[in-house]
Amino acid sequence: MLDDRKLAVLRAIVEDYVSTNEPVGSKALAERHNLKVSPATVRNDMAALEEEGYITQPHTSAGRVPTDKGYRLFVDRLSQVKPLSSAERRAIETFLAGAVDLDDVVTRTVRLLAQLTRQVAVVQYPTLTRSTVRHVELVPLNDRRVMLVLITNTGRVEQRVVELPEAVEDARVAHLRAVLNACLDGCGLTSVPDLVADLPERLAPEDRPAAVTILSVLLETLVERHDEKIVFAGAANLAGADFSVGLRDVLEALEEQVVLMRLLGETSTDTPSALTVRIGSENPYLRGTSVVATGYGSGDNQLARLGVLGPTRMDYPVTMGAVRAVARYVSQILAAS
Amino acid sequence: MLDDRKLAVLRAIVEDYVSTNEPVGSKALAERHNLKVSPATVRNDMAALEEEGYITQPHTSAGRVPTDKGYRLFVDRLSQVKPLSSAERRAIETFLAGAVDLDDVVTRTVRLLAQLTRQVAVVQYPTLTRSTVRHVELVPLNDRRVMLVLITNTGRVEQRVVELPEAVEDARVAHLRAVLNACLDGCGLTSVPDLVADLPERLAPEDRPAAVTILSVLLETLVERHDEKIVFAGAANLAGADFSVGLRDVLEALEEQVVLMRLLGETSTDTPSALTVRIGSENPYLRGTSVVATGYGSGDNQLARLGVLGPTRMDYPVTMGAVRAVARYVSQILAAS
DNA sequence: ACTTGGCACTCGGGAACACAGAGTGCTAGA
DNA sequence: TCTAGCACTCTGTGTTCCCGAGTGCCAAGT
Repeated sequence: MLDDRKLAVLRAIVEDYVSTNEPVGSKALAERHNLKVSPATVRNDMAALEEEGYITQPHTSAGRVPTDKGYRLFVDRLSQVKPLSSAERRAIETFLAGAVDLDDVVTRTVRLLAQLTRQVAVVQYPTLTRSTVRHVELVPLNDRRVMLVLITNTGRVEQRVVELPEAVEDARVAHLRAVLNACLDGCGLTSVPDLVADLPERLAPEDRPAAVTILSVLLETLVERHDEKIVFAGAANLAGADFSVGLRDVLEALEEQVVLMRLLGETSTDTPSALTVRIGSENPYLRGTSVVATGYGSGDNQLARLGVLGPTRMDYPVTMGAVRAVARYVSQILAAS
Repeated sequence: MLDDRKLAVLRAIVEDYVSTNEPVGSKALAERHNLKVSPATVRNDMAALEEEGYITQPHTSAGRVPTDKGYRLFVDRLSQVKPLSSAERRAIETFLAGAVDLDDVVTRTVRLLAQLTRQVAVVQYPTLTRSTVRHVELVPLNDRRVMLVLITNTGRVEQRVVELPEAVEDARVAHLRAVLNACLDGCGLTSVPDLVADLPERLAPEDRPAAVTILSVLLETLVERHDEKIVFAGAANLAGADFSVGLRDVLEALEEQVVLMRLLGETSTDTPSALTVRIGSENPYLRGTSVVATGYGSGDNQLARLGVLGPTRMDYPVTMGAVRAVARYVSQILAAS
């Protein structure tokens, strides 16, 4: 049904439309890409492609524009991820290398990705799931209040103020801290609930109320912050682009963690570093936009996702190349720290 | 030069223009606000106001629109800050009360303010300047690397990974930690540099290289993070509004910490809780936008600034009321924690 | 001295219209 | 199966025209 030439025509249409933002006609197509056939022949092929739903025409007498299905075929079979220039690679490396802590790594990454792709970049903070407890700190603020600080081996720090049910002396707080650390140090975060389950019973009765309160906050922290936090950058790049959905909707989605989470999607468990591309209406949460995302993290320790969001009419090969490259570099940085 | 009626006309023009977004003519004006004078009289007043530069007309035959100078007069002399409804107050209180830590307070505040004003809200993190050291923690990551965690009485936590010049045993790290805490606990952050200046000399020679490295990172953290971090929310509210400056420029400014910092402006030292209003061209960094901001923080402890950014054509009384109310509530929350 | 009604003037924006140009589909011929 | 030619259909643009809102000014009224 679709011979090689028809595919070549589709590819040419996508490329031209992406670069010019104007419906592409048979004549211009036959000229610019040396297809060695006449415009009339191209027209026939276009008619066939339209019949199959890969392209469409905005009005009766205009050129053709790819449909979501057309972009899909283009991404799957007609294009290959474009690697970055060596200058870009170096820029990435030096830019990311200057990061001082996890926050900084994430901030730099999201900005870098936005600048590189000229789209909106979205980065999820590395999940706690696979990380392990490095240290638990309890700092007395006053006799009814302590600050709980949880430090993980990925460099992440979570803090919470805990209101105690009764006054507790500093010495007993220190004792609790020692017990907690003895119990949890080096353990995976996912196993924390099991490990602390019977902890109160092993304590002196007078320590139990405080311990229970603190532990419940600790568990809450683990659950609530669990792969919740997502940041974005490059909203300014939305100014030029036109989405079929309103600009307002896109901006609203960007500020909703939950929506962003869904946009980035799930990491496929078997091939975590594979690029996910969702095109236009394939994307159930924000039609009219495309998302290119991938998992990142060190080694077999898949931690989180990052990607970019842009209009359906985007340069997929370049965007995919940038996303893949950034994901690799940031994984590398994380592994080293 | 400007009698009471002319001022009333100016006020009416501002109010009408803000609510309708259309140049307001003499006839509609005389009708809607019962000025008890004829349109012709109003026209004369308008001519005078235009002469003085308070209003202008987009085209020869259109109504009048306030100039920046007109808005300025309106804000300074013709309007009064509109208090929030009691329902809004309750909403603020309950929304802010649920915050679990400083991060959460700031995030909730900025979202609340955006929603309340339907503008872009901007909140600066409370400065470290006036806070005191609650605890310093050193966590060995491996023998050449420790994590430095600084906890302040405002609930803020700063962390940094420190690369040591030589391998250091855990016991010596613990010793350093004890020394640091003994030296710094409860001290104001601004006095930290003085307090640690001669610290290395008081240590055993073999501890000095590590101590120097750690201290330099500590000082760096204090300087760099010093009132740097600013967050915003409500970018979606930009979608409808029209600025004389491009939407792109506004979005770019929002992602530039430095620009945001300047937009929020300085807190006047004598009356820190005063509302700052910068209108249109008064604002040197982003013409065509207005900023309503104020300082916030507990008691005499002025900590940081918050505010909103919107088009020059905004409802100043309402916006100012919301900014003032939110600043008060968040100050209250911070004082209590 | 201010206010008011009347009046001529200006200009923006919408409707109606024509037109050129790009692009298409179809058909007949190579 | 490809190509050339041709008639057709649109959109976008430029032009013209006209309506109406709004103004400024002047002369009369209070």
